Amino acid sequence: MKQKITLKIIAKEFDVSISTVSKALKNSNEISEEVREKIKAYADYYNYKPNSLALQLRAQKTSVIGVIIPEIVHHFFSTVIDGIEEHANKRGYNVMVCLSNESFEKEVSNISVLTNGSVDGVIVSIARETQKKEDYSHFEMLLKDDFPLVLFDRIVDSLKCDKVIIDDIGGGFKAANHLLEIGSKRIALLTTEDYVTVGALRKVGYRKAMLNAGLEVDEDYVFKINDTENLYAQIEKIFHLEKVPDAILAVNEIYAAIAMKLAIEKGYKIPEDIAVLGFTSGLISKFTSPPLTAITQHGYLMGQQAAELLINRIEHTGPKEFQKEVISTGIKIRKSTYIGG
Amino acid sequence: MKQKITLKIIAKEFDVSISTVSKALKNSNEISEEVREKIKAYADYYNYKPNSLALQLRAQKTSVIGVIIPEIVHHFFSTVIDGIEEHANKRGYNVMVCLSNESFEKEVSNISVLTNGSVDGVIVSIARETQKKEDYSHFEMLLKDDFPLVLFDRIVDSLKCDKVIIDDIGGGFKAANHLLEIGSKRIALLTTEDYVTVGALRKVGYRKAMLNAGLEVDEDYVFKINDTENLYAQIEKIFHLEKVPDAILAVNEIYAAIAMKLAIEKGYKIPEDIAVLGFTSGLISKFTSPPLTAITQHGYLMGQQAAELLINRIEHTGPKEFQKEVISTGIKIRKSTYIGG
DNA sequence: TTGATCAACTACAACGTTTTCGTGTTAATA
DNA sequence: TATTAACACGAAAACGTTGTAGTTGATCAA
Repeated sequence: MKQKITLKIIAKEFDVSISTVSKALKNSNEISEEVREKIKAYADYYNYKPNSLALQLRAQKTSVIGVIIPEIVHHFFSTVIDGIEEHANKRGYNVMVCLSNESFEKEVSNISVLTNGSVDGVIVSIARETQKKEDYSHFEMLLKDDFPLVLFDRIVDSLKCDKVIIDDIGGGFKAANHLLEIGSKRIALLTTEDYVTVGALRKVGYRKAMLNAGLEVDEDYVFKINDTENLYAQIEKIFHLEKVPDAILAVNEIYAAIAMKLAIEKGYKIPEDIAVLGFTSGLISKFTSPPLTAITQHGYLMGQQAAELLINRIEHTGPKEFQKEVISTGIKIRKSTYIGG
Repeated sequence: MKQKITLKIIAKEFDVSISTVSKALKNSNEISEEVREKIKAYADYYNYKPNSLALQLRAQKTSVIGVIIPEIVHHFFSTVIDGIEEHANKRGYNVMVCLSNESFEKEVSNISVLTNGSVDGVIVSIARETQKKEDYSHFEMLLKDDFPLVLFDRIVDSLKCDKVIIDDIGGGFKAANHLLEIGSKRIALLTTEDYVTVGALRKVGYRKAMLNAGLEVDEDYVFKINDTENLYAQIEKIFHLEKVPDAILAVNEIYAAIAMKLAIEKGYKIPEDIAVLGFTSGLISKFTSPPLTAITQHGYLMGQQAAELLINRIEHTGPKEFQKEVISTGIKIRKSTYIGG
């Protein structure tokens, strides 16, 4: 790459001092109109732009926020990033994205790289492996120095920082309730393993709705899916139950789509024999047949909120106490649970 | 945030010079073991990390690469980012993501922000609006200064830089050929408007396959979809043709899914009456019923290649002439075109 | 005793910018 | 004529780091 043009180079060109050039470009009236104009013309011609590293170093501020997410090829996370980017941009910040790939080690290293001065704050959704390990010392280190940190979606309560979460309990409740309302009696739950908080919380909501309706939760109807093994084989077990359920509540889109596919293959009618409901994380629900009813998560909003909390923290606008924002879910009713009309 | 610890602070603590601290932390044997150890212990205790801005300013290198994409909530683009991130990371770079949201103005501003010294190079997929406008001056400015730039997917031939593209002509050809092989005679093409190069190129491949098979391309069977208007209404026109096609080739997943859905609603059997084929950009194809045959695009590979070209350019490894890498497509045959067996 | 060698440090420039505090010249005022 | 004010510019520090080029004081050989 060609040598970038700097104040020094311009200064030498006109045989003036660096200060003069700096001031001229800032239209300071300390500099005579004549000098000002010729410097500006020259700078313009050579497309001078102040070096941002120098500015950042001087200002002790990068106007960049770091984001660490488990994966990016994922509808929910990319939607959140979109929201973060939108808000960040509006407030003059750029976004640096790092992926943990669900790995503890990579998360730690990302944190370390980002917090050496290259960003003003970070937004994180914690990696699976970290949640499993329950080792949050890398975050604690940051918080000890009051480094601006916002957790979203996959959070941990013990960390004293701002947080944004989806109302997963409410979502689970809403989902189960909808199934109960359309007359389902035996609702199978397709959830994740316990350490995945999202799945666990949705189960709490499911249980709440069941108890609320005077029904017991039969643990035989709860399937904890291991994401690293064959999903079809695990989900197929639903149909081995003595009494096959009349509804399936899946905590994500993929589980729901697979369950529905298997049900159809086995000759069940959707939704007449079995109603199926998932949580959206992409476009799948819309295009299955029948289309899937789904709890919708407002990722974009979540991203905006997270960015807002972070930037408020960085700029010391907003309240001093740590916030915990809860984003409520919606429900998009489609044919997979819609009987009648 | 608390004051970050610097060499200066440590130097003051032990009443030595900044250089001494710097050298001690680098284990230089210019410094006595005694001093070295106490400084290292102190730095370690207070979790000293060299300020990366200072390092970058000094080294005139950020080890960050900028990426500008039209949108991020998009399976293909997020996959590419994944690939970029992987390769970049392997070579010690971080990734800064900016979104153009298909807007010319935002693309220009992103370029401007990124190239003021905050990244060592950029990878770009050009915004729709820019393609429509055909104004590439912001890229030309960069190239004039030999700024490292790699274009991917949505490229423009006149710009002298490294490029990575999907073999869209080959993909279109492969797609049409597959349909011809299973016996389709009247293949409708669902494509984009002409200025979207991806759609245009796939059409070229489609045409090539048709001519190759001795068939003429009937423009009545070519539907140019406008993404900003109602997709269902536009796609539905296929079924108004005098002779309804026996196959539909859609240049993306959504068009294919919608076309298939409409066909089924109208009572056509898939694939017996109409075979449907798309280009994947997500998980939809896998979960429709029947699942959609699709041309697969290796976005991850594309990202890796783009990152490799860029970093080679930055580090002056690799050839001096600009490269144009072509990523070939695959085909995933599923039930929507699979007759027999 | 002189000079050299060596260990263990320090000073300083450089990266590019902004900004405060000079400083010299000219013109106006008392 | 002496003082002051306005004007137009420059010097230098600061942000945090690294590396080269000194600078001490001590030890040692001749």
